[in-house]
Amino acid sequence: MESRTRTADATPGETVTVAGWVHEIRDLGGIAFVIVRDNSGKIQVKFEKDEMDEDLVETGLNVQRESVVTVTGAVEEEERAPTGVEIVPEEMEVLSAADPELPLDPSGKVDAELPTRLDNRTLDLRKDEVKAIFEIRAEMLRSVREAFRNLDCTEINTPKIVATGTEGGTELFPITYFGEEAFMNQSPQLFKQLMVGSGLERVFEIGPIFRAEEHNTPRHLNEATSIDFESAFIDESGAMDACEEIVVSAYEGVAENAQDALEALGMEDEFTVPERDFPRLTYQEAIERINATGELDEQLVWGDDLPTEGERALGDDVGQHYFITEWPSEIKPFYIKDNDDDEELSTGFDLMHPRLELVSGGQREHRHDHLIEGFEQQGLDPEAFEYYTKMFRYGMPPHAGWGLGGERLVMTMLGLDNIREAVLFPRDRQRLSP
RNA sequence: GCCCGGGUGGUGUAGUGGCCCAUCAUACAACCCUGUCACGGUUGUGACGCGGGUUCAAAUCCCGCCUCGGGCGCCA
Repeated sequence: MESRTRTADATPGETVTVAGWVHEIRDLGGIAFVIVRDNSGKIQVKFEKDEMDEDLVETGLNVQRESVVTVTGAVEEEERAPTGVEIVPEEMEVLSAADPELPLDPSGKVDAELPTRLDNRTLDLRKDEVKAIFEIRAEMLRSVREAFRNLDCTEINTPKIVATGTEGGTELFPITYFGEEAFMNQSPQLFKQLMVGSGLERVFEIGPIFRAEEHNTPRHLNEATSIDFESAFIDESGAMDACEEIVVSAYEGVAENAQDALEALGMEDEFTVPERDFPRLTYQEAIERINATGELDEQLVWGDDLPTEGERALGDDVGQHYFITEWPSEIKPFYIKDNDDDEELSTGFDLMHPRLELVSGGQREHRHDHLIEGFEQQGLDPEAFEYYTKMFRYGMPPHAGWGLGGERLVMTMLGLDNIREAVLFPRDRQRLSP
């Protein structure tokens, strides 16, 4: 098995051993074909019943689909074979027989619904178009890491078991930590801020976040992957520049290095890298444009959060990625700094894909006294966050950053209808296993 | 959290009170077929989420439960 040849590498003239899954069996009578699939592709194995060893034919044609087998034989050029080559077997071994009743059909002749697919994710991922999503996700992560390094960021890892939430209370998963109350981390927000006050100055983290919201939508997860950025000595405008750079790099990486996966999804032609210089609309402009579309029954007024329907109307209107800036301070969290000239306005921004919010960020409040005030205004007890606020007394530089939803990036990039498609084993309101 | 809509063989479906011993595809089993590439053909196997109710008669109507999906809110 160590010396197995990947099916894609089988060259006519060689004798090879391939290993993989039985994708399909086609018995035409005197001749039969077994298609073996591995990660690299598929190859046809030919069985000519009258001319071959009986035991070999018996093994080859009685195997169940999706069983794991090895086949040893000569590779021959054959234009009638699907890939132009086929194997004439000398030996075949069944390493792991599959049950004949499969919970879904990996060859894709019959569709399965998403819950069925997620319950049987291992089999689901044997389909090229499903596997391709995760190849693209991996390439997205790789190119994002590389882009962060090019921006002089240091990759960090912060705790996922924490004593307090980012914004206080209710939407956290409580756990018991040696008899003490603790929570699963909702965001690395406070920790990454502490790091810009450290000697690292500019950091990024790619890691899980946990939210106990009982939402049931195609765009929310209870465990998601957050791509976070935070840097000292930049303002919200600099943070938006970095955000644009990372998002564009993610697309560029996929376009350059994941062509096969895009083809498996039938997207090789339509996949395009977003144009740089994403428009930056102020919140005020955003609500005016939404109101002007006439899509909403009620006009939005200053201070309203943008309803989903409004986001979509604006997304259709703008037609590309765009930022919304200068949100009202009152609907942004305490760690977002207010605008110096108008404290009704915040430095918070969101990056929107036409159909979905991708990023939330802003310049942070780095002044200790303002920070404590902010806690109090939001009804939070600064004492509970002392580990955080304390460090603002020992030299905290002005800083800004953002968090990007990793699954949402994959989802919007590939036009997936459901965010669960972008996670191997999604955690949602109804699903804790597998 | 609020509001909708579903659950029929292994998978995906048709079927709004008897006419349909539940349709079709795929899978599985058996047989036929020497070049398939969604191979083809014949025959067969296999299901109405659970519990209760209405009715001469329930997959179909009503109630409860379980379970799944969607919309909104909130967010990434």
